[in-house]
Amino acid sequence: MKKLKPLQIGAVAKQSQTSVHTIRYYEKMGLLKTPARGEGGFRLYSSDTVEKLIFIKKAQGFGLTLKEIKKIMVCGNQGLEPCCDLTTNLFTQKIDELEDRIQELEGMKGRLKSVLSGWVKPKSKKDLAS
Amino acid sequence: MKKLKPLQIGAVAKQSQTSVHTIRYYEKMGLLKTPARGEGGFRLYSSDTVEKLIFIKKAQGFGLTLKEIKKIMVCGNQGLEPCCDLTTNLFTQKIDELEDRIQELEGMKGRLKSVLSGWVKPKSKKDLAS
DNA sequence: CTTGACCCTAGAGTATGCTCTAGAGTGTAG
DNA sequence: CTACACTCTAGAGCATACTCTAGGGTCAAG
Repeated sequence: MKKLKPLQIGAVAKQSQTSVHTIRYYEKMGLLKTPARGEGGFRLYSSDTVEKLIFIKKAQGFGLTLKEIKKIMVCGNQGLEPCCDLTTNLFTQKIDELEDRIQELEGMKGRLKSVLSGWVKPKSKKDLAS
Repeated sequence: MKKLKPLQIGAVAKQSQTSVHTIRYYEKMGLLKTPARGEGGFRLYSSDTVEKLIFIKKAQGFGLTLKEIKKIMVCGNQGLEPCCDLTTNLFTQKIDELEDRIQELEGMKGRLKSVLSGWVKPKSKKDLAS
C-alpha cells in the first residue's frame, strides 16, 4: 500500500468542508489529536483526519454536542460502531433529551397559538395572564 | 388612591422571583426603564415593575427572546394586548420558528433511533455512514 | 529576490442570558 | 460607633461552537 502524501490544514479543511480555524479549535478541545509537523512548523495530517471531521459533522447532525462527540471518538476513536455501552447509553440519553426538548417547544407553540386565537376577540389580557 | 411606598431592587426581585443582577441587566438591555433614585443612590421602583418582570418571565415561557420581549414592551409597554400588528406578527413568526426547530429535533431523534436499532446487528457502520 | 497564498499562536469577539467579583457606599438596629 | 444587610458600578465569567484579529513565519512560482 502506497503511503499517502501528508495533507496541510487547508487541504484537510477543504476536503471536509470545515475551516482551518475550526480544525485548530477541535484539536484544542481534544476531538482531534495533535498532528505531526513539517520542518516549517506546519501541521501534517493523513486522510483519516478528513474522515474524522466528516464523522464529527454527521454526529452534530444527530444533535450531539462536541463534548459528547469527543467521548465517542476517544472511546473508539472511529466512533463508527458500538465500542462499548458508552455510545449506546449516550445515544439513548440524547433521544430522551431531544424528546424532552420537543415537548417543551410544543408547549410553547401551543401557548402561543392559544394566545393568538384569543386575540380574535379582545380577551388577550386574560389569556396571556392565565 | 394611596401612593404606594417605593420598592428597592431587592424587594422587587423577591416579589418577582428574579435576581437583582437580572433586573439591572434588563435595565441595561432596555427592557426596563431606568428608575428614580433615592438620596443614597438606590433605585426606587413601583409595583408595576414587578408586573413587568412577571410578564417577561411569562413571555420567556412562550419561547420569546429578550430582544423580542423588549419589542413588545416598548410597543405597548404592557405587552398585554395586541397593540399593533407587531405582536401578532412576532407571535406568528415565533410559531413558525418553533415548528421548524421541532422538525429539526424530530429529524435528529429519528436518525438516532435508526442507528440504535441498527446496532442490534453489526451494521452500525453502514447506518451511520448513510 | 519578490509576491502571494498559506501557515502559525494567543487571545479576543460573537450570540444569548444570565451570574459573579472587586471594591466601595448606604441604611438601620443595637 | 459597630455590624450586618443591602445597595452601587464596571467588567469579567460561564456555557457552546465557532469566527476573527494581530503580528509574524513558510513555501513555491515567477
